[in-house]
Amino acid sequence: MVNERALVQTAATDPFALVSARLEPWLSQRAGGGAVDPVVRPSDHADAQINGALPLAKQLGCNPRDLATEIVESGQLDDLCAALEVAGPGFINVTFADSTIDHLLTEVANDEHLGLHKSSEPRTVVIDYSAPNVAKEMHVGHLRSTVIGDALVRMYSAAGHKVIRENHIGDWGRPFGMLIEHLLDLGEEVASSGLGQGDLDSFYKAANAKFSESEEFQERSRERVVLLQSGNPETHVLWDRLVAMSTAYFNTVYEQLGVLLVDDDLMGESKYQPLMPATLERLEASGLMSESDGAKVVFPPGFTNRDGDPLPLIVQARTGGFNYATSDLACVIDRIERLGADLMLYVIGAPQQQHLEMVFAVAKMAGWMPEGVSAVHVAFGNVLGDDKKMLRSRSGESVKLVDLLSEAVDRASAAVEEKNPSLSDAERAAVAEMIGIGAVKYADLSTDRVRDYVFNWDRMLAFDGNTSPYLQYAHARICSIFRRAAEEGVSSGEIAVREPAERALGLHLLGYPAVVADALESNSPHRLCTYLFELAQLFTSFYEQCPVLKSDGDTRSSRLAVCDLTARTLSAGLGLLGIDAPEQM
RNA sequence: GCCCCCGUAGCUCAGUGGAUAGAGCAACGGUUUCCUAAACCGCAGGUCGCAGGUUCGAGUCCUGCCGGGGGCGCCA
Repeated sequence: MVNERALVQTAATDPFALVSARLEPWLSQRAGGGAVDPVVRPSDHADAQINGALPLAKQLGCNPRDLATEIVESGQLDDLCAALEVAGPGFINVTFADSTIDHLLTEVANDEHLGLHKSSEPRTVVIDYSAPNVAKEMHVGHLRSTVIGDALVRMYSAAGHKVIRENHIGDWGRPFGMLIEHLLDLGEEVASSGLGQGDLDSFYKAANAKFSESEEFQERSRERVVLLQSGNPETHVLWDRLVAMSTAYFNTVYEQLGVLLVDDDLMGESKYQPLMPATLERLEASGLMSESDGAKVVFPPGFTNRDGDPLPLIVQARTGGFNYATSDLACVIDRIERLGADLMLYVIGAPQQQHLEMVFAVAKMAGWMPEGVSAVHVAFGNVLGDDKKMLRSRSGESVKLVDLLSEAVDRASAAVEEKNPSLSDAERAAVAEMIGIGAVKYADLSTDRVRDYVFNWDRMLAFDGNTSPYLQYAHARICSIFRRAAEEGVSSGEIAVREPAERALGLHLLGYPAVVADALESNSPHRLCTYLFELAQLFTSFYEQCPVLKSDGDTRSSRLAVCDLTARTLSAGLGLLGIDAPEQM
């Protein structure tokens, strides 16, 4: 429980943490010293349940129900709780006093961060995500890395950490010989205008086709790679142009998608080229490097190939060229030694797992990744079509991200037009943008990232179920209440939750910081999604059962305050996911 | 052949070693002169892939199998 490396400060307003903190010293003393986790958990039978008596009784060799009774009778929780009762084999069911909930809610409502406080021990977190390839179209395959990475950036920042975004674009390597030659063949002007329109796919494919057809082109391409790598100025100008056209295009996609990536975050493979010889020298000096089939390799223990032989990480090919293992190692060094990273997240597809494990293992063996610095592969699964196979367009090609996003906005616009015709064209366009893009992002973020998920327009854009439109709608309804409240000149006041529905909503609101902590510990934005969905459900249930503006006096002002806090939590939570919450829809 | 990931309701998915495994969708039955019904309430739906093991307690941890996906030397 005590963890000085915790990513999120334990909230003083979290009733679960409060119970835990009260019980810990008492239990520890009862156990004769040593840390004891009270194991406070959500419960179906009460506001919370304490399970800690069972393992401790086992340890002390006493009866768990007796120990649970002892805990209850210790009086540690008396001022917080309305009821404490021992149940089953030794659980303690906790019912918080209404006054406890009121008090904590008031504190959270007065806090602009809703109880989510900046870490007192901020870490330097490098997050590697998106990583499209220069001269190639961004397709649905880049969606997950970009969206998940963006959410993590926002969450780590909110928790008070120093976040460094790194967009490791594919801007170097063998294909650039053919791309530059193709650019020259087309003439710079033509190519420039073609790429400017975002028609990157056909450019790349044309170059590729020429490469496989013409030996003369292959030869030129190979020579061009050599020129590029040797720093030939004329070649570099052309390369620069290709990269600039692509990154300008990426920026338009990022803007449409509403992610934080900007040019300053670009850190493509080319940036690590100058660092590779030194990386190799350091590996050499470490004594880890050996030679295998003419290539320079390192054998991290525990990895085997098809034949059961040790599997090498190849850091220099037989031909003398470096590859992505070398570049990834240089990258680790750069992030730790130049940027001062103590946590590195790689938001990269699951198939890269073994490669990354090997890179991390070698970096550790070489002493580049000391104690206290960690690298985490934030892996994710595929986006599937309704046929459960990789999502493809009708023609069987990968789906362009821009096409996907504009279809999302179109569909959202049609839905808004049908359901709220009173919005002006401009309002509708803005709202459709938030709903459409939000729906795509939420669909991606709301399931465990490591699994594949099925991409389905109707489901993600539905206004009910676990979707962003449902959450956005809950938020918009609250905003509507406040527009009306302003007209009527009423405002929120002191919080006092009484009805079961508002009490349940209030208790859930207090869990916001803890759920962000939970999501961060496992780099799992879907945990935040689940929380927000439950919040929206609890709100709509409250909204049905507890009249707000139609009540009066203290009840009305209290309910308005609960509404306000709910709206702020929904908006902030969606914000951490990179999703906007419109005030009307 | 070896390694990794996944397998939970008809469908899409949650589930921190804790009580009777939960939502949503679809289906069925209700609710609106009332703050956005784009909603809510109710009802039903399960051999948690299978078999062992550890544990006071296993969907969760361990082992083996079955099914699906992915990876396994010089592309990135």
